[in-house]
Amino acid sequence: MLDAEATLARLRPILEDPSVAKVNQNIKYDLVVLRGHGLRPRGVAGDPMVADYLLHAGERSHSLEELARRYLNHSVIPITELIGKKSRKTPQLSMDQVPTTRVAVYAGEDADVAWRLCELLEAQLASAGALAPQDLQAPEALTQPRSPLGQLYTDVEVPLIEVLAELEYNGIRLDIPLLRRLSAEMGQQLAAIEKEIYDLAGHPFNIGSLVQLRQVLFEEVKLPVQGRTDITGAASTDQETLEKLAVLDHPGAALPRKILQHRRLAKLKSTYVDALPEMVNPKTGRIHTAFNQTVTATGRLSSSDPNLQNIPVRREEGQQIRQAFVPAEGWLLLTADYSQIELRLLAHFCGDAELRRAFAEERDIHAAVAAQIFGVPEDQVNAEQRRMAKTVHFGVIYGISPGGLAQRLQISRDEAAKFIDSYFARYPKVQEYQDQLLQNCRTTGYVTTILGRRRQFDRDALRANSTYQQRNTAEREAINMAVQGSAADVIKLAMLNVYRRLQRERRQARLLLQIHDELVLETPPEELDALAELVRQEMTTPVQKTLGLHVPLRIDLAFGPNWLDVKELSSA
DNA sequence: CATGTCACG
DNA sequence: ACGTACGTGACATGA
Repeated sequence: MLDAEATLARLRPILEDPSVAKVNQNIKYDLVVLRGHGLRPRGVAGDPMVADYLLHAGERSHSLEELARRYLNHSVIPITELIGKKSRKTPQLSMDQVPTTRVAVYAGEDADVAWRLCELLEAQLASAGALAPQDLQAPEALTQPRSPLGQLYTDVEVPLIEVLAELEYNGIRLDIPLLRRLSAEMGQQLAAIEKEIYDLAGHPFNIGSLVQLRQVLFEEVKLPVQGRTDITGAASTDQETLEKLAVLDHPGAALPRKILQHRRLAKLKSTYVDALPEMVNPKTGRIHTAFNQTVTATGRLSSSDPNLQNIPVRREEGQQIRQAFVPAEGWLLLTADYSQIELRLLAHFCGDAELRRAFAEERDIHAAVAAQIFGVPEDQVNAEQRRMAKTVHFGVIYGISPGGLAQRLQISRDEAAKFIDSYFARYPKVQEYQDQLLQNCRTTGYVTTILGRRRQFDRDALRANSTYQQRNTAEREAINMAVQGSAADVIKLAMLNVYRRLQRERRQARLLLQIHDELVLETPPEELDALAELVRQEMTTPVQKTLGLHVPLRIDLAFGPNWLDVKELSSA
């Protein structure tokens, strides 16, 4: 085995020299590992995994094995050949347990394949899409990819790798004693609810077993089946179903209510309260998620191991979990989230004057739209009307259907259809924009975001020769891609801006999390005001300018001693 | 490993 | 006549 210290000492001058360009498959991983050994590599110049993601997001795997097979017609040495397969008998080895001579062969191939793939895929990015004439004349066009996708790669995704590595390395601190107390408390509550459920059912059973639960609810207690599951067609027992059962005039209607409570609590306990403390890194005392850059079809990031993008917030029971996310000792958390980012992008894209004005004047957009579609003055919109307008908006962003809206609003299909009609009648530009987008997609086969990110569609699925359902699904995906993907572009630019300013100003503050339209940072209290101003600035004006947005961007800033108890700082 | 469910934006 | 909104990841169960 190589001596770690001597090896790192030899590599350091190369790795930390920004003029020596580095590429590798999933290079973010290398950055995080090396950072853990006190190295901060510079000069990250490419990653074939990221390049292939921009070319084929959501279509296929971007693993080295797949890329090598597909583009180089080469089978790479399987990692299992060195470290073995996962089995009960022989545990998988770690790389340092493998003889250096064998590792060298594997590593050499790994580096060679990654390098060749990077050249190949970057060339594809550079030639993807039409090149504007001025780009062809630019001298750097010969060496630098200047197509929209090439620019997205060079200017956004590649620089972002370092930022994501930083977030992963930083991690976030967790209040473990709080979670332990919560776990005990929830355990007791669960035991109590369990007992009530067994009494109501007449016997004990495994509440987490869907088979047993169906047996109890629909065969023993004889509650009416409300719906069936997608794949196997078994009687559904999901939240919506249980809520319907709970309000029935039936002797067994008390049971679903209790099941619902039990489910909710059991979910929180197993997924968060008990799981998170186990994932705290003993060396750092913090929890280090992975921010995946090449997973989603739309350009969003995802978070895993653990997922920190789905920490509870909506219900009261879940909020205590947020409280356990805390800053470094003596520091504060700062959160910054975009207000209505997807709707603002919709307004930008469709160019509707009314929508754009509502945002420009910082009006309550849901109330403004409710006023329009219900034909009442904006200050006389009631809570119900506003709620409906909000739901319609979600529908517009997701690709609305009368059936879907009807279900969400608990109204009839016809009524839902009328709402949609009156929305599009008031905002004809939205409909024109969506129709145009679909027409483009049918012609080109893809939808692009504001930064030129693409999602490919099956052209046949969007045409008449597909089933009704295939077509509708594809149309909704296409419509949603433009806004969801562009919102992902926006926050990626914002992350780069914030990260660079933090470095330039040598701030102690650290970026910790990204949750699609929100950034979470930690800072010493004395830097809070300066940080808030920095973040507000970097997330709004320059991003708006870069993208040429016709609507203003707005963020809400808040700070506090944990992720739940944050109080509003200012907004702009 | 598939299924159903549910946490988030 | 359409089982009915977009995008994720993790858990428990039961093969």
